[in-house]
Amino acid sequence: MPELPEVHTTVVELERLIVGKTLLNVWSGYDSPHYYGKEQVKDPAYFKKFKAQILGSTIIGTSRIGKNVLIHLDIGSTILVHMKMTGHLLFGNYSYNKKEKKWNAVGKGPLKDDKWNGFIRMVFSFTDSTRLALSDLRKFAKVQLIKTDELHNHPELLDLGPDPLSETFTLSTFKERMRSRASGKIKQVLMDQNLIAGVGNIYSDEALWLAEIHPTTIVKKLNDAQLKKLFRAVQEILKKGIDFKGDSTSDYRTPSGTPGEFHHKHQVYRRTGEPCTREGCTGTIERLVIGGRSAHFCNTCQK
DNA sequence: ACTAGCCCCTGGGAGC
DNA sequence: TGCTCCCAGGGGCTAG
Repeated sequence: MPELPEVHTTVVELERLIVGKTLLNVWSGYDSPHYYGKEQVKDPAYFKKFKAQILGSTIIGTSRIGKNVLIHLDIGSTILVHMKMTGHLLFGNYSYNKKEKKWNAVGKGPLKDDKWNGFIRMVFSFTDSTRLALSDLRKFAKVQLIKTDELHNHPELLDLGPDPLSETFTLSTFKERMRSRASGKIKQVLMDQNLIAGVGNIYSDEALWLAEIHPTTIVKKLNDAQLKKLFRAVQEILKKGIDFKGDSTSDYRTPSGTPGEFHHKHQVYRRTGEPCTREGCTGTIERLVIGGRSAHFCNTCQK
């Protein structure tokens, strides 16, 4: 599932692939009758306006805020894509098969006959015949158009916490943010996007293992040394995620269609029942549900 | 102001 | 083989 490293990898690749391209058309296959909030392309009336506004515009850059992908246009507007659980952006030469009502990639490469082509929900077509597709099996993704100069006041982005990999993100900021939810369980607090933006289920499990902290530990019981260790663990694990181009446990692919490799590096996530890999530790990885989400941890070295 | 729990969605896997 | 049930989960929303 796309967390900070997956979104980062996507944005870095998109910058190289789509900047300078002009939008010729946009297609939406979202047909969900239910969605939260009207202001997104799943609403047919919104999509109609969205399409009218962006056609003919040129992409001038891409960036990221938390887990949100931002595609900036030369008309002073930005396309915001939150990929949620199963969304991922793919770039290639796609063509629509009217008979099968499905998109597929033309030519050789990892996108040809890709399993995820069957779940393409949106396609942005450029004037040079290349396309950017949004594959989204569970249809949780959210796409909106926002005035670029109003980005930081946009409700989706306004309350987001600082980016854990930004230069201005310091240990004191981290401690302050964590302790603002002193009575919360650290696992949940770490994943609260309004405190820090970008950490999700996989990377929080891995960071807590690295810092040797049990996921249900109440924040106020963590001392300065533990929070310092966790701060470093969060940054280290996110950087490692980026180095391996993300985690493809679930549906995530890079825009060129290749999977990330971080899921081969898991110490705890989805390793329930397996032995802990920490040197000298004889513990076993256990799974626990915390706030409706699964947490994986070593029953011995994480305290 | 908080938080627990439901909901959106669909494929994959387990159990019968 | 085929049916049913459960699970994965980000985050918005509501009820308490």
